[in-house]
Amino acid sequence: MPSPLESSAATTAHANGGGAAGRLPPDVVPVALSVDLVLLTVREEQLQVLLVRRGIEPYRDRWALPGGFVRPGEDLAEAAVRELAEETGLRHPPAHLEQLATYGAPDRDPRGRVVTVAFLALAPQSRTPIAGTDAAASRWEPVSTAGGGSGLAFDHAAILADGLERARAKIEYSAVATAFCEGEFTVAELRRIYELVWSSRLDPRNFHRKVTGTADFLVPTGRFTTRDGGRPAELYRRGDATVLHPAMLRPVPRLP
Amino acid sequence: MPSPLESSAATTAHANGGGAAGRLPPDVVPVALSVDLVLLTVREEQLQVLLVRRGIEPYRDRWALPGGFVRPGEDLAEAAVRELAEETGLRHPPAHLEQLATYGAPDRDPRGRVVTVAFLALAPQSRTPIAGTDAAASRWEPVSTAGGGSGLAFDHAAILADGLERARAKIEYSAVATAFCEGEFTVAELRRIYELVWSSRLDPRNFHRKVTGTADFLVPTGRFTTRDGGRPAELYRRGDATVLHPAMLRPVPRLP
DNA sequence: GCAATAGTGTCTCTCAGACAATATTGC
DNA sequence: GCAATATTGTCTGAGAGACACTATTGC
Repeated sequence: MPSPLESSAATTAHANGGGAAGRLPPDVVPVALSVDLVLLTVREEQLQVLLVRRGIEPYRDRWALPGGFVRPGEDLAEAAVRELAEETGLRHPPAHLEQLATYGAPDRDPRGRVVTVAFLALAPQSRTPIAGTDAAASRWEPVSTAGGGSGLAFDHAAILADGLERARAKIEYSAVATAFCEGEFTVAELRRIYELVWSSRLDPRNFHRKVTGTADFLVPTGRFTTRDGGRPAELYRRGDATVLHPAMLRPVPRLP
Repeated sequence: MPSPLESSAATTAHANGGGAAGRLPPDVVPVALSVDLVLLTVREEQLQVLLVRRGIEPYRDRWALPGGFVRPGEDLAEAAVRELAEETGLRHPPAHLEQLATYGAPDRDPRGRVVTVAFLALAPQSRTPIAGTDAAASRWEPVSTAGGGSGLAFDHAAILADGLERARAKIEYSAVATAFCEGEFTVAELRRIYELVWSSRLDPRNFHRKVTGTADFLVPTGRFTTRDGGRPAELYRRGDATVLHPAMLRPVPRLP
C-alpha cells in the first residue's frame, strides 16, 4: 500500500491549473520538508550539542536534534531561525548559521517521505538560554557522548557527525570560531575553543602569534581582564575577516 | 487560493494511520522534490557546463540545469545519478558527484512549492556523450557565458555560481581535479585543468614538483606520450589520495 | 617571593614562488 | 640545429612548530 504522501501525488498534480506557469507532472511525489539543527556551543569545558526529547511517535522519548516542518511561504534558512528561536528562546539569530546538507533516504522516517535540510549553528553559551516551548524537554549534551551507540532518533546521529566534521573543518580556514565567543574575549579563551572543538592541545605562544597576526581576525579593545588568572590578558572583539589566510592548521590527532 | 500542493496538505496528513510509527502533523506542507545537476567538464580549452533547453512551461525554451523530480523510494544521490544517465547517456556514474546545496525559496517555481537538491558532478569529456532522451535539446556552454545576464531558468544561475565556487575551492584541498581527466593523463594536462577552472596561470615547474611530490595523488604508469609536443611526458593515473596536504594554493586573481 | 598566565623572540624546517639549467622529442 | 615541452635543481622568503625568555598580575 502506498504511503499517504505518495497516494496524494496524482491528486496534487492534477489539481494544478494550466497556463504560462505550467503545471507539475502528474507523477510527482510530494514529500514533507523539515529542517533540523546541529546547534553547537562550548560550555563546561566541552563542546556540546543541543538535543530535545521527542514527545510523540515515532521515537517517542528518544533524544533528537531540534527541528520541525517548514511552513508555507517560509524559506529554508528562515525556518531554521524560527525553530532555533522556538526551541532555545534565542532572541537574536545565532552568531553563525549555515546550511549543512539534505537527508532524504526514502525510509528515514516511518511516517512517510520526509526530507530534512540540516543546518549548522554556532553560538556562545550566553545566547542559548533554552526556554523550550514545543519540546517536552531539551538539554545540552557533550558531543563525545551524544553520537554514541545510544542512538538519536531518525538519522540524527549521522547528521550530527556531519555537522561536527563541518565545524571542525571550518574553523581551520574561516573565522567562525569567534561565533562561540562572547562579545569580548581573550586569546586564551579563543584558543580553548579550538582545543575543545579539535580535541587537541595548541601551543599558547604560537596560537597567539597566529591569531593576532591575521589581519581583521581579532580587533583589540585596549582593555584587559584577569578573569583567567595570571597576567592580565587583552580583550578582543570579532573582526571583519571571514576567511583565514593562511589557514590555521589542525594538529594530527595524537593516538596515545 | 492556496496552491495545489498546499491544499493537499491536510488530506495527506489525515490519511496517515496512527500506531507506533505516529503520523505527520495535519498542517505539514507537502512540497515537490527535485534534483538539479551542475555537471562540469573541460573541453575545447574551456570549463563548460551542461545545459538543457526546457520543452515545457514554465521557462519554456530557456536553458536550465539538467534535473528532474525525485521518484518514490529513490534516494537523493540515486535520483541525481539517474538524471545524469538520462540526460547525458552516461553509462557509468560520474567520476565525482557530491551534494551541493538545497534551494527552497517559496517562490522559486511558479508551479508551486518545489524544493531542489543541487549536486555537483565532474566528468572527463569522453564520458559525457550527451544522448539526451527527455530533454528537447542539450549543449555544453562555457561557464564564462552561461551564468551571464542572459538568464537561466528558475534560480539556476545562482546554483551554477555556487557549483563553480565549490569546484574552484575543492580542487585546492582535494584530489578531485583528476575527475576531469581521462584514464591516463600527463602532468601538463592536469595543470591545464587547474588553469581553466581557476582562470589563472600556474608555473609548470612548480606545479610538476607539487603534484608528483604529493603522496598517492598521481600514480606513474611508466609509459610516455608526445601528444602535447616536445619532450615525451610521462602518463599518470588517479591515485588513492582524496585530500591534498598541504593544499594547492589558488593564485590571487590578476587584475590587469 | 611564588605561582600562574600573557606575550615576545629565536631557531629550524617545510614549502611556495621565481627562475636557471638540462633532457628529449618532432621538424 | 631549432622549437617546443618535460623534468630537475637552486635560491629566497613566508610561515609553522618547538621552546627560551620576559612581563604582570594575585596571593
